Amino acid sequence: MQLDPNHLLMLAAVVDEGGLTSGAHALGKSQPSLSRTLAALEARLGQPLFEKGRRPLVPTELGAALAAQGRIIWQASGEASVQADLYIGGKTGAVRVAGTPVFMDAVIATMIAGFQQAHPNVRIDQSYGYADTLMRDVESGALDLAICPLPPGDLPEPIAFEEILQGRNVIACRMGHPLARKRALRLEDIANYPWIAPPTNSPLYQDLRAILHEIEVEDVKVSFSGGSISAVRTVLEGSDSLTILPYSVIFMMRQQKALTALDIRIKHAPRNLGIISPADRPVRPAVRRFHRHIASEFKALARSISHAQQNSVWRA
Amino acid sequence: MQLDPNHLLMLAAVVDEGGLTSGAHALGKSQPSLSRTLAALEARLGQPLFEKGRRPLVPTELGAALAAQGRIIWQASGEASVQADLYIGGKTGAVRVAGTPVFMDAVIATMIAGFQQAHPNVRIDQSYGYADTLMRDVESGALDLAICPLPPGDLPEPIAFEEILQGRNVIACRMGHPLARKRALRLEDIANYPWIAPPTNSPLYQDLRAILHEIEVEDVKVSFSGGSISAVRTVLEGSDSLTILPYSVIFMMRQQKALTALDIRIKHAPRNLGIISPADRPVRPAVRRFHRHIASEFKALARSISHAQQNSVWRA
DNA sequence: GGCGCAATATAACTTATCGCTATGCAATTG
DNA sequence: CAATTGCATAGCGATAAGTTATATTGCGCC
Repeated sequence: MQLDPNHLLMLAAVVDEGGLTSGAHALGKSQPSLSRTLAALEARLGQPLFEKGRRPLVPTELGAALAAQGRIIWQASGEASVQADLYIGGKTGAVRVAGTPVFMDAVIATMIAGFQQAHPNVRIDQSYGYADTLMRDVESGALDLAICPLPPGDLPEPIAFEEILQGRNVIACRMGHPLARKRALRLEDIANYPWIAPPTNSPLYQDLRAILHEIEVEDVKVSFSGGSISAVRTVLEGSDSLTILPYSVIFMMRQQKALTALDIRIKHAPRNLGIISPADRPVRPAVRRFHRHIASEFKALARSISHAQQNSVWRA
Repeated sequence: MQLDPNHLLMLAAVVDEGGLTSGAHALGKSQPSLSRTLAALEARLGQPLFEKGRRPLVPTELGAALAAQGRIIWQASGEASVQADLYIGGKTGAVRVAGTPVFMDAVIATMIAGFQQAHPNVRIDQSYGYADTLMRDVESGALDLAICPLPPGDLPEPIAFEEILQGRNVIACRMGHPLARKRALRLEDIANYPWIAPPTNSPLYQDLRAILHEIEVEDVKVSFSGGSISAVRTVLEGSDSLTILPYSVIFMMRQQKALTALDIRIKHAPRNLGIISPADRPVRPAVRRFHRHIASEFKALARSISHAQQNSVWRA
């Protein structure tokens, strides 16, 4: 005997609410609707679901047994509603995000932490990559979002790029570094210190090569390479090494007063940090919510940076 | 967001079967039906349930989450079907049956055992009573069936009485009882032995009084009273006591060769054992099935008794 | 790259069922 | 016994779910 889940659900509502009228109210339907549906169900079964001629409606054995299943259906249906609402509201689901290692670790991770605080049921699947692979993965749908620096006006078809922070790389060193005190630094000064090389496929590495090319130094002392931002930072702090880092990374670490940037503007290809997202694909709510979170956090960061710069100008 | 359990069930079928076509087949519907319903569901949710443009249909996060609930609904629905079929087939449910103590314990209990063997999921709620309360309870719906002896033609309105065995009471004693060997017994002979009195409200007690009245013995030695059939049997076996019992009870115990009946026909009000059931009320399948079982067992018993009697005549 | 197969989406239509309001009737309560 | 409450029934309109026929699309194979 094939039974409609909806009928079982109605039965459960009537049994649990103790009457057709209240059951109908609980389901947001009219009483005659339930009455007829249950009557039809009884006819199909050939057996009464309720004891006949009793006013506080009491289910028969069969009625009780089927109501038990209806209750399960009711619950599952409600759970599905909750799940759907959470998902649509971006309160649940997964976000696959990737970015350049240094940014992800030094900047985005903090923002992810804040997001997780507010939305613990959204799963963040993070990975690392550089512009080309990131764009490919976003395009193929393997990634929802990517965060990386891109030169302006370099946008393949189905990709959206939301610029979020001016890209400015600086030369980083420890707080008490000899060069940190000097004013009027010249590029030649920096050739005397050991360098920490960024990953060879990173934009930072290209910028480093550009600097060295500018000061016509071909072979520089590379004291360390291949480390993550965490390792780089540790080495920087414990030595007089120099390296090239996005200014925002230095800025994010300003609380710890461990690293600083040399007061020298280095030239590099214009590249702005931004969020890569698919332009055509419909985005999942959790992704949209995460996207907005990152964007707003970056806006705050940008404000914070420009504020700090004004202060430093003011001081000087 | 309110979701139709049926839609969730369809989703689950499609996800689990791995496609619309096979899912439709599993549900006994057509493929376009599923396609349109799921499309409508996606429209309602504003989110895709399946990854777009992939042929081995793969659910999205949301699709998978909702399918999980749909799976629960599917299961519950199937379970309800099974329950309904079992109930309608009389394979499950409860039967409330009562009868006179002696019959219930000595005759019906054996039949119940056989029924339980075949239908372990039918619950038998047994109780004891005499004709008047039994009929009242059957009439009120507190009992489904009652088994007791009734005088012919004594049927209140909404009661059906199916005669099942000729009522014949006999004087019972242990197998080696002095009177058991004697031929041509006279009623006077029995006055010398102690008697076990049946419950005072039982028909047996009335029959005992009738016998004593016939042989004009007013005060008989009552050695034991108030016991169940089990106790009565034990006392009978261990003494020369006599008592009055339905012949069928003696017959049921014939295998144990412990009790026998005196070869003397005693007069008593004509009473036939039968099954009392409500005539107007629709009976539950399990009750109908139990009723049939008891009726057929009694038919077999009646055949067995008449066969045994023929044999004993033949021997004599 | 193009062709063919298989599976899904769409269209057009029919029907059943579900929802409503209005009202009759039965059971419980004072 | 009357009044109230709650269930059953009737009639009707709309939605949605089912059907078949057909267009489209994704995928594997040559």
